[in-house]
Amino acid sequence: MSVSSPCHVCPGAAKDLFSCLLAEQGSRLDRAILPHTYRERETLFHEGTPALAVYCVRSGTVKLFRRLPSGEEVVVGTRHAGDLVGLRGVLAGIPYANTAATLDPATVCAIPSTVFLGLVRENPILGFRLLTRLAREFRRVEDELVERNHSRVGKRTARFLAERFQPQGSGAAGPGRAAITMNREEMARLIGTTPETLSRTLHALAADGIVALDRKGIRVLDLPALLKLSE
Amino acid sequence: MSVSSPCHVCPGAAKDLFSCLLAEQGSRLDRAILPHTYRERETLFHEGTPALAVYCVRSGTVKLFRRLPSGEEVVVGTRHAGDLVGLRGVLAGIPYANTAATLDPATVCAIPSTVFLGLVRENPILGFRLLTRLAREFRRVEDELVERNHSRVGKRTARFLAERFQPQGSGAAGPGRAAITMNREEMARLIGTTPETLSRTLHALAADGIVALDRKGIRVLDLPALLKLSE
DNA sequence: CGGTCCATTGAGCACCATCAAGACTTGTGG
DNA sequence: CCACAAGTCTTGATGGTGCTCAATGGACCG
Repeated sequence: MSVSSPCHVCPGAAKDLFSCLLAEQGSRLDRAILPHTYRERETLFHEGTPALAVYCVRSGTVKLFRRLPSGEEVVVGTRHAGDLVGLRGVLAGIPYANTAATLDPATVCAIPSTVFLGLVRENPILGFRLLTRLAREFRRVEDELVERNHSRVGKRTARFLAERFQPQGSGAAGPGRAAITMNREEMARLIGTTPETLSRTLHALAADGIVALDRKGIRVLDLPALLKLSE
Repeated sequence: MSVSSPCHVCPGAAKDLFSCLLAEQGSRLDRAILPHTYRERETLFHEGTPALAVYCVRSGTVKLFRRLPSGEEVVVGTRHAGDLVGLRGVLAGIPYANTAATLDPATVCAIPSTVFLGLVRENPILGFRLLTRLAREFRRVEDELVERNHSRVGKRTARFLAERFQPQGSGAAGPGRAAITMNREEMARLIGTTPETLSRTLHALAADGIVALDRKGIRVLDLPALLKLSE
């Protein structure tokens, strides 16, 4: 009846999530998972396939997207350390709606759906925490829906950049911040536009002295201006 | 320890949802709720206000939307008999993200968040069912996100019309189906466009003999064609 | 018969995707 | 170390979609 700490090496939110498991449950979880480190651009699962596991991100970034009949890739969101991926499909008992792929090298634990669902059924606190998580994530996607429909590309781009320069410790957050190194196409898809339009948008920002584009990536020079554009 | 059937007059999914409550829990729920019938275009709650209740739709249609700083109204979805409204805010303990308003006369029960959360914490089965529900709804909103971004207005309009003519019993579903009576502006917002563009789109459909526009509303003449446009 | 509300229709335009060409970068092999 | 090739980024030109603004046309109502 004591409370164990499974997934104890997992950083961030996942630790909070599973801290409610009983010792036996925790060790069952630990026995069932196998952390795996993916390289950049590897696929965790494909849309339309049965939801056999919930993936718990330990480090790195996972991109969720769909492939349209036209072949176009639509990015729905990204997940980071402490986030769960594939939760919805497993809970609802339906195939994954999205394809999940790493954006950078990432370490991820796969939790088999049978084990996961068993724990959820047994442990009401876990269930409640998942409800809260799902609710928050839901909210984020809904925000994204409104955003994509009613913000111009310039605004979304500014927001995208600002998001990546804000979270760092405020002390060192000088203008010389290290930068986005992904290529234009990837970045464009995350924002929901095309490489060409993104290029123009970035160069417009550069012309205003808000960002600097050197060949190693993008540096933000004027964060306040960027935030202003994000409003 | 016997299983009661609270909210027993409630049609559809809500009945399934609460059928897992114990007798005491069911009567606690019954004592806490007060069904109320709203007129058309009444507001249940406003975005940004604390989430004090979950609303259970007994009949009618509830529209969820946000008001942008520009004053523009963005519709995020609609909810019908058996659906819950405001669930996310209550579960996550955050203010409502949307405003909820009736589209037509609707009967809705307000479940105080304290009572609702108490039941969820006590009853794991209820919690699990909510997880499933939330997961499914989440999925729908994500579909909508992709849809809004990558379908033309014509397609979305066709889908909107088709949805309202399909669900009826297949037997009587002849071409003479009764019609949409809401005004253009409301309809345009539900589809995510403007009244002008919607008017043009509808008249294009009428020119192709797919719908008929008389002043009492819209009738679908060629459902197969409409479904084809929805793909 | 005016007045009001809504639907319709027209004209113009903003935004952004697309297509296409050129510049630059990087990698490879001689 | 250079030359060439492939990939990426940039820049230009063009067009489509749908929003905005504005005017017109009915329908309904007093």
